[in-house]
Amino acid sequence: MTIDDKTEELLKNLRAQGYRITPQRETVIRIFQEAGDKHLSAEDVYEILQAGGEQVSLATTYRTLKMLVKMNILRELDFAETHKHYELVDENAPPHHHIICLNCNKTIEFEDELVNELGKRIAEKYGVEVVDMQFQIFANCPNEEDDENRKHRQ
Amino acid sequence: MTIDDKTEELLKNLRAQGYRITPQRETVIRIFQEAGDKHLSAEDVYEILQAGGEQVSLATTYRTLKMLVKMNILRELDFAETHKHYELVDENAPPHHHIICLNCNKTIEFEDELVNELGKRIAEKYGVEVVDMQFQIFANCPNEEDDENRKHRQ
DNA sequence: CTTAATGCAAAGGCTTTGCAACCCG
DNA sequence: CGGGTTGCAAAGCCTTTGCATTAAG
Repeated sequence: MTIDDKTEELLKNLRAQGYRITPQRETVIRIFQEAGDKHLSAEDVYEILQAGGEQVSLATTYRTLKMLVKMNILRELDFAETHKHYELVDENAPPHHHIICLNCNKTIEFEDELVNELGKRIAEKYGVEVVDMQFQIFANCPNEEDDENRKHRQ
Repeated sequence: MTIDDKTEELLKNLRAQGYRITPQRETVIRIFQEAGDKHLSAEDVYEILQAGGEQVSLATTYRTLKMLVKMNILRELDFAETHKHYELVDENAPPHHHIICLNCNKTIEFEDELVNELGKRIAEKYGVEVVDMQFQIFANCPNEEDDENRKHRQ
């Protein structure tokens, strides 16, 4: 399916749930489509909007992100930083997980069927219904130490 | 080892690293010792302090928490809420993980050797050195739905 | 038309910080 | 004593919200 098809589909979905389709919403969704598997913060999205000369306010950016999360189009990620990140939900894809480097703040995304399997089994054991799962490995990668970003250890 | 012994040990550690031991710091550390395996937010700690008639300002509470995290005495937890939680680090204990209920906001803590093993293996595969890991399962528990707290779905 | 959505600026929640007073070692 | 530590209040950062205006359906 092309990006355009996907965007079309998501927009239809919005309409079906009683939301209005505005150019602002179209633009934000498109940004995530084009971002591939990158995670963007609200500020990231806003900067991309501005760089592209789009007319979307910060407030609307936040409101749109929140709505898209509620609709299960975006998923909210939490990396122990001061702000959240967002990425497109892919219903067909299994949950994926992250290695977060405490030196350089880069994240490595990975999938692992065993982790997912284990998560399901654990949830079952505790009698809860899984909505999402995230395995976060905080680590130091072998990259050069980046003084600028040593915020986790100072 | 008793709680008093542990506190004593941690305080010695502080001193050894050039930090001063103040009544405020003693009190905060003690609160975590007595909290067992509960995770407290900065606000939680501050409330406990006030309830106990202790003289510790909010600013000092935050500063102390930050220092204790830097010293690896506390560990910072992130549950996709608006604020962080803290708990005592236990060097000898394996990392533990959390099920977070999206209905009632309760967390279930669990340990799982397989998860830890898997995490180590994954880190190895990516050539990074593990500092910490957290497996978070977001789920709905079978408790009654609590309207007051349905903040993740409104 | 009707009502949701937007933009703006102000407010909010949580956390950090500047500075003078304080007190640990 | 000297410099780390505290308390207070102000500032900061990210996010949300009230309200008048605009625009989707």
